[in-house]
Amino acid sequence: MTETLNPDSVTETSSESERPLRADARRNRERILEGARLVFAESGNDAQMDDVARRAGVGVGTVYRHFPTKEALMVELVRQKFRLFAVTAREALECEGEPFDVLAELLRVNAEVAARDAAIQHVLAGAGEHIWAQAQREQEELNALSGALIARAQRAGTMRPDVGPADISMLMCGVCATMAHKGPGFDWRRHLEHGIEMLRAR
Amino acid sequence: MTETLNPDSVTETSSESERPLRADARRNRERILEGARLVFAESGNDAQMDDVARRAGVGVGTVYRHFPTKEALMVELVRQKFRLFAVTAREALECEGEPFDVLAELLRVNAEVAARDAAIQHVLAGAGEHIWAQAQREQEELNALSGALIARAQRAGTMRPDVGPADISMLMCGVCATMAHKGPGFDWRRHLEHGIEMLRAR
Amino acid sequence: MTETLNPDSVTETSSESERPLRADARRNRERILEGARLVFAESGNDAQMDDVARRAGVGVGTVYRHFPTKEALMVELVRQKFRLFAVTAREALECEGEPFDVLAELLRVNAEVAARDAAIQHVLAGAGEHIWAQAQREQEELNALSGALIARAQRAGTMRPDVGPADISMLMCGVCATMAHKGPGFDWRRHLEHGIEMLRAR
Amino acid sequence: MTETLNPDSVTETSSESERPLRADARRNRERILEGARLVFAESGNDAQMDDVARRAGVGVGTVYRHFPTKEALMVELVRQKFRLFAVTAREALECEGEPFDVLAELLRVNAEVAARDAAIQHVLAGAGEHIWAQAQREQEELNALSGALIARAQRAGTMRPDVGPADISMLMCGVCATMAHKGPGFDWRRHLEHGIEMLRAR
DNA sequence: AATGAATGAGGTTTCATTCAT
DNA sequence: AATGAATGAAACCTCATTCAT
Repeated sequence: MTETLNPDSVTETSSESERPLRADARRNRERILEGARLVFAESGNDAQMDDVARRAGVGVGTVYRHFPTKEALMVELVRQKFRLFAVTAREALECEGEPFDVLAELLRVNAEVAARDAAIQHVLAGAGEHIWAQAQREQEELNALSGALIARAQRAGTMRPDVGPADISMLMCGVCATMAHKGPGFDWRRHLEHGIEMLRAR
Repeated sequence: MTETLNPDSVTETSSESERPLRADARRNRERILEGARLVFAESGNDAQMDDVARRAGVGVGTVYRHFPTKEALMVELVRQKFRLFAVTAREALECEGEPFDVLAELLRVNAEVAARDAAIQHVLAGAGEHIWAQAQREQEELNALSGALIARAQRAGTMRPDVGPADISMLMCGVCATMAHKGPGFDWRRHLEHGIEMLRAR
Repeated sequence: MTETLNPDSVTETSSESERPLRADARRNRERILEGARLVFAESGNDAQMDDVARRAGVGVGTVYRHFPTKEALMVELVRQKFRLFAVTAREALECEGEPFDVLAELLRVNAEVAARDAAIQHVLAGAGEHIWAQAQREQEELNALSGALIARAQRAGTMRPDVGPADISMLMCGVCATMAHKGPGFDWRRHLEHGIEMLRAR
Repeated sequence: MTETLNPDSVTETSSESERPLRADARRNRERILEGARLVFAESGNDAQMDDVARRAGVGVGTVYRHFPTKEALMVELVRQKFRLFAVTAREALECEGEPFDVLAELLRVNAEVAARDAAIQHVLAGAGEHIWAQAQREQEELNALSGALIARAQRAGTMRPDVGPADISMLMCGVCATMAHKGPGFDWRRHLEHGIEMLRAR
């Protein structure tokens, strides 16, 4: 299943687009987001707007033309990530494998994505509640998909009947938190597997 | 058991201090740590040294006399928290209840402590690796106690035989991460209970 | 000869600059250096970056955009002064007068320049070795010119054969030191003349 | 002659003593001055009052009891140095050697003293005019002695007839300025010898 | 529309001096 | 009289944001 999921293909800019940006403006927006992705993934919240601009190959002014605020830029980044998770989830919904295994694999894939992005880790791991709160719509959508996957697995009897989408979210938050630590014995993949087992019906 | 554990009584300031501080200096040190606790608990890493000073009712200079750096202050805060966890763990080791239950209760108590302190949440949830790394000794001590509690429960056959101290640490990190989120359905206590169940032998 | 030397005309900003600054940026750079010149000339090393900014009519940030550090700014100031000295020296090399007299006049002119700048006095007079060390290239260039002038005068038989560029530098350092003092009888021009006589062949 | 001069023996505290200090207070004053001597000699004006106190083995408060200000302390240090120079000069006046040589040797000895003391270098080299100005009386005394030595040498015909005490002071200032520099070819002893030659009658 | 120079509030830290013990 | 802890006014520097070109 993994190979059917292409985590980096989803940009899906401005679903609520006010007006169709000019071609070059649209291209710039993409470059900014791409630069921001790289910079924030490296440095998390400490990333600087100037670095984003440099990485995007534009001036800071241009960044601010597209995103009024550093926070707004981060929010968009997080939203995109959630949308990406949603895409993966949607693909999972269409998988015909054993429902629980499909869900488990989905979590693994999405965790790998998060593991490469310090920004999402920070947000999921609790810093930046502010940001998190502004991606509500995307979270809800993801939760809906999550709920569908859960329900299916529960119907199949392979998933504990008392878990819900929030449990998945909390699990992923927890896994993201362990990603940042280099301590001895720390291994977020192991942590994730334990979490997955916890979801399984006994 | 819970009531035997008094999580807020352990300050244990500078056990390795060079010489006994003057009475008033010691009192100030406590006030600074108390102020820092409050301010950092509120604002996490964004807390400002001036605020710490104001909250403690002293001048900034005094804060810097006691802690050479903002980071040093946070480190001390985190160390204290770990020491506090250790104290609770030591008490747990002396409890005669069912070993697994004792450990589970310990986790609950310590989580409650963390729930009241944004600073420790931030550090445990992954921001501030730097800080985390400087509390190594305290972590090791805590891990040792953790290991003893685990071993006892495993001998009793009520705990999964393949878990180790790092699993506990990761669990707590994860729980701390969920504490920061107010999202619907988010409930770190529930998350913790799931984690605890995961540790139990089946 | 004196009148052919125009000591204040040489700014020669950043000959090794990467790319040509925008017109306004270049103007600001000049204003900052001008402000710095004034402020440092007044207060020496105690001058404050905020004052430099105010004097230049720009924000501190702008000062820091052009010079990453207070020290870097001072270094540039000193370098410019050395470059200015070098320009004067180069002009002197082209003078056809009696070689020793030409050199002597050069020293007088350069000393007059230094007399109007407390910053260069401080550096030459020994404070700010750090700064001094970072203007090595400029010093070497100046020394080379110095050496040429000395050699010419020595060939003419009007200069002591055992003096070298370092003796000139030391003399100028000494003269700068006397500039700062207002004591009775203190007269750096007299001091300089004595130094010049010392260089003359008998 | 050199060996008859013991540069470090002169403390001569508070010639204008208001009241006779208690024995222990007097001892403390000495210790403070001794500490200050060391610390300022090492770090010049950057030395910190806390360091002075630590070096003296007393609390900062005690330092401030004896000297109301950091500047006052430096002034006293400079005064002492001038008094020391004066003592050496007085001894020189009693030397029966060739008057010019005696004076020359005096300058060498005093320069060696200055070479070991960054504080006096700073003051003589032009930083700290403020300090310098407050040691007027001591300077005048030194100048008087200087004048006597000069007059004697001039009568002997071995010293230029047009030099005065200020020329000596300026020379010493200049030599102090060169002491701070480590540049290639810089050698304050050579500079001093040139200065001495300049004073000699031809 | 894009650029990047300019801005300046704000953050951490230092250190001469004061004052309670 | 001595101590050294406390003070807090600066100082330097950063970086999100604005604005002239």
